[in-house]
Amino acid sequence: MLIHENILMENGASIKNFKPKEIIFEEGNLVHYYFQIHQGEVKINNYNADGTEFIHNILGDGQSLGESSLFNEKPYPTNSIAISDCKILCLPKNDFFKLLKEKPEISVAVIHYISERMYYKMIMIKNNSVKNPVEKVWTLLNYLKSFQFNKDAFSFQIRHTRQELACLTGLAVETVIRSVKILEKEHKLLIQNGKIFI
DNA sequence: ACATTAACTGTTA
DNA sequence: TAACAGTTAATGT
Repeated sequence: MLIHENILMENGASIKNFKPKEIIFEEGNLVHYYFQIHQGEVKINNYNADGTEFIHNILGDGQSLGESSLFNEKPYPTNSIAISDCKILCLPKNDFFKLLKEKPEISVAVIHYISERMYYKMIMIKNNSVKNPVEKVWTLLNYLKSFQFNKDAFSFQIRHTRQELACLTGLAVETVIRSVKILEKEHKLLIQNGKIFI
C-alpha cells in the first residue's frame, strides 16, 4: 500500500464506505482530502459531451485517488467512482501535508507512486493514438499483466469486463470482443468461459 | 449482469 | 470498393 494505514489513522484519517457507482469526487470539485483505498475498486473517468465514458484507470487496494490534484491548486479534472463496495481512507489535506513534512520517506513513496501513474499515462496516451484496435487491446492487457510476479504465458486472468477494456481504450465493446478473438487465434491469449488469460 | 453475434451504416485506405 | 470500426438490437451464458 502507498502509505501504511496505521500511519494514516494516527494522523487524522477516517474511513468512509462507498457503494458501487457512488461518487468519491467529481470533475470540478475542490480538493480537500488525500484518498487511499483500503478495500475495493475505483475507476477514474470522464464523461464526454455525448455521454460516452472514458476510463483513465481502475485502482484497487492500497492505491490512492487524485493525489496529483493535492499538489496543484486546481480542482479535480476527473471523476472518481466506486465500482465495488469500497472502504476509503480519507485524510484531510492539511494533515496530509503535515505528514509529508514529518516523514520524508512518505514523500518519496508518493512521488514514486505519481511517477508510476505518469508512466502508465505515457504508455496509454501513445496506445490510444494507435489506429489498430488489436494492438491497442494487446498493449493494455500486457500493461495490466506487467504488475504480476508470474510472467508465465496465460498465468494472469484479466478481471476487467469487456466494457471496461473498451472505456480504457476508447473502443466499442464489440471491437474489443473482435480484437480479443483475433489475439486468441494468434495464440497470444486464452479465453476460458469468457475469462481472458494472458 | 456480461458476452457474443448479426445485420447495417459510415468512413477510409 | 473492400475492409473495418461503430451502432443497434437480438440472443446467449
